[in-house]
Amino acid sequence: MASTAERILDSAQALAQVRGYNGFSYADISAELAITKPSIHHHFPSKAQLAEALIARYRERFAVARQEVDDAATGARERLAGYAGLYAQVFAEGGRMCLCGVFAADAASLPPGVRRAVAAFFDDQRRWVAAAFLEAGLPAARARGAAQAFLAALEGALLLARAGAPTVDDAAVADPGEDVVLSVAATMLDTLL
Amino acid sequence: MASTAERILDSAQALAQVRGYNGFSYADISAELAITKPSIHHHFPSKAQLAEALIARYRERFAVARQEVDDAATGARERLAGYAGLYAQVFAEGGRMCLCGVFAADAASLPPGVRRAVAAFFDDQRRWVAAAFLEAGLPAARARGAAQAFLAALEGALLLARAGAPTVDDAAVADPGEDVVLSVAATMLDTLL
DNA sequence: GTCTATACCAGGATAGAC
DNA sequence: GTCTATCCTGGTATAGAC
Repeated sequence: MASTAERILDSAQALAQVRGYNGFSYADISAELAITKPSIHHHFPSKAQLAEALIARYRERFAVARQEVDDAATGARERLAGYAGLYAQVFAEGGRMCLCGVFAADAASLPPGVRRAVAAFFDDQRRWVAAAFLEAGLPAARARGAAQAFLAALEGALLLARAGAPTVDDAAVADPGEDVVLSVAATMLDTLL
Repeated sequence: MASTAERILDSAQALAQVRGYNGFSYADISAELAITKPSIHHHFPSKAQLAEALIARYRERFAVARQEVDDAATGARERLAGYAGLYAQVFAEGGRMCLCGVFAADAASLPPGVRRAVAAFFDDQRRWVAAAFLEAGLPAARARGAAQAFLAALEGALLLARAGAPTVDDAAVADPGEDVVLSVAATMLDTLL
């Protein structure tokens, strides 16, 4: 059974990933968990602190998932394909966007600490992806460029998948969002490597 | 001299592109233009209608700029490079994100009409970019995939540029955001074509 | 077309009892 | 650690005068 703090983080993350930083509130979490707003404030005194905790956990979990990809993969290409799969999984879970991707979109309205945490997350990702391209045999300068483009394409693919996601009006149409992410990733790897 | 409605749109667009849909209000626009909130409601009765007008104008202007790129370019590669330049220009103007890109991030908190307008914008872009890749000699299926990846990379590059933008703390550091967009675009064109 | 005044609700946060 | 009650602010929107 998850602790209250963890259940709050779970709810807040799901909300943030589909509605953005300014699109969710303590009241939303309160309604989802059948807990009052002051109880949430007890665990996370301010929304900024909640968001920072959200990013810290997200970043750690992402690092763990990356490591699992590393352990399972035999070569650099497989590592990168597995990494892209993590993004596809994010979308598959309720049409979510990368937590730091949504936050980056609202950057100018973020508390400073949250913005810094977002920047740190992307630095972390850039480093990992660049190392993978380096392992794949690309020269250092090109590996950095490829990493930037690969990351941008994955974040952008999530954005496009979101934009094209079915509305209530045409819910009958199959959601192609996950395919968008995977096909963009495949295109990137086919051309970059 | 621009009409009041246009000045409202200018202000709202600038705010939306850096703060997101839920990050700006009639009060913000009111403060910027020295006009009262009810006056804004007179021109745009609801925020949803304001946002739809914003997207309609943005989409038209983007189409005009694309056409100018078309007229100036001699080949498909130049067309696509010029198109990418439009995205770099967006960021250059105050570290803005693509209007529809920010809106897509907050998709689940958008009024239905706004969400549809965002989706239509991206369909429009996808068509134009795919046509350019087709002109460049790519087979139809690959042109669609390349267009999707190219668009995703451009939107994602804006997102990453935003995330890495200097905060108040390190404003002395030169802002590399525009370079991010242009270098990602160059990487994409070098590899896709 | 712009204003003053105002209604109404929601968001973030606190005090203090249990 | 959770609750009730409450505060203040700001966001969206309307009525009605000028």
